[in-house]
Amino acid sequence: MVAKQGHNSGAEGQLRALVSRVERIEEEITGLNADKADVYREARGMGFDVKALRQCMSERKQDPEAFHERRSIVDLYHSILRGKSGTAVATRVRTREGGDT
Amino acid sequence: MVAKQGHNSGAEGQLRALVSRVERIEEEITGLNADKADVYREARGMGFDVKALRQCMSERKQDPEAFHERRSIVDLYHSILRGKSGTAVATRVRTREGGDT
Amino acid sequence: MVAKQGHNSGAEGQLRALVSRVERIEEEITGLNADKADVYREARGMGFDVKALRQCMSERKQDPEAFHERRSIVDLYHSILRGKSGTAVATRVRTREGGDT
Amino acid sequence: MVAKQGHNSGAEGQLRALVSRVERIEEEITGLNADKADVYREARGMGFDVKALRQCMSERKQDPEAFHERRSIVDLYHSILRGKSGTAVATRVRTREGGDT
DNA sequence: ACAGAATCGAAAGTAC
DNA sequence: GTACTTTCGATTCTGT
Repeated sequence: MVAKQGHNSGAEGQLRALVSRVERIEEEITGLNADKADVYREARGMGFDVKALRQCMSERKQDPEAFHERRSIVDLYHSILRGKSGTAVATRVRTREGGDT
Repeated sequence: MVAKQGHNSGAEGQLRALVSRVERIEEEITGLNADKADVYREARGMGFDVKALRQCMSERKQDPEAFHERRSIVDLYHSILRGKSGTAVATRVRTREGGDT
Repeated sequence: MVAKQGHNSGAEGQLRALVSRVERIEEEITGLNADKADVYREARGMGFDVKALRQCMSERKQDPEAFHERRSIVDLYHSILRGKSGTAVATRVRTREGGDT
Repeated sequence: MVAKQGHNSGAEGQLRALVSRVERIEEEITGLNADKADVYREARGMGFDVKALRQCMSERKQDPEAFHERRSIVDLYHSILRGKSGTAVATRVRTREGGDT
């Protein structure tokens, strides 16, 4: 127990400080999100496909190796579900190796 | 080992079955969400405050005891942040009991 | 004014009915989500790559044409950002057709 | 080279600029979120109830008037659903004034 | 270290 | 068409 009854104002000051810090941070984040929205709005105004742009950027965040690995598995699943499963393709339906990262 | 080259079709069938099940489930969920939206639309049409209603229902999901406990802590924090902290109130600023779950 | 003072109990009954209906629906949804989680758990247990599976299923929800369209734009953006933009590729950087959807 | 078919090499530069700006913004946001998480971690370390704290802060974002209005309606709904509706309470079950937003 | 929970960001649908 | 609300997926953190 940090403070006796009637005198843990220290905790109150801490609470206020904590809240101030978080609110400050959240304001900044809000502003940045607004900036981001502006950029996307500009992009749309320039004729870019914003949704594709987002997808592109999210793919850029993954390292390329993992991305291609994932992509090939997804395509394999697609081919199976389309009923096109050949024998070659079938050899690695099961990932069996740590699977997802 | 059931499958080697050219014969783990079992895995393929399993994949298809899995996907079917999930897609079926998601269809049902979609339908139920539509139903829910309908009910809220009705509620609004009857003059209810839908936002308050949602909040009310979400509070009902918490067990009442935990809800009141949480509520009193939240109100305590409010009073401190408003600068109204009396000494009485201050006695339990710190939760000190495992805190949140 | 829908109801006289002290006599809009009808509204109360309506409120209860509305809440019951929504809660019923939400229970069902919760159950179905649990089922879905179970299926994915099974899938993982069978050695499938759940993340790839999710991606595959979400792609299946889009119609194939739009999907390939989107995919090609994304790839175009990738190629530009990698600095590989040739003139051929550059010809359709801008979507310029009201975009999709 | 600058101008040929389509002459939209400019579009490529624009795309890169757009992407840079967004990626820069997202880095900053990521950093700020990390800061926020740190603050909450501190708060927890000091014995505060982080979940209550979050709720408190989210309530602070609403203007107090609207908050109390909302709160009273929510409580009214609670009382009705608990079956405690007296006639006094019942007088304003229906909001009837555009209500939310 | 893995399963689970919770929080956060993105996307879709809807209301105005 | 814009803005908002809700829903979904993904990531992160905690507990075992």
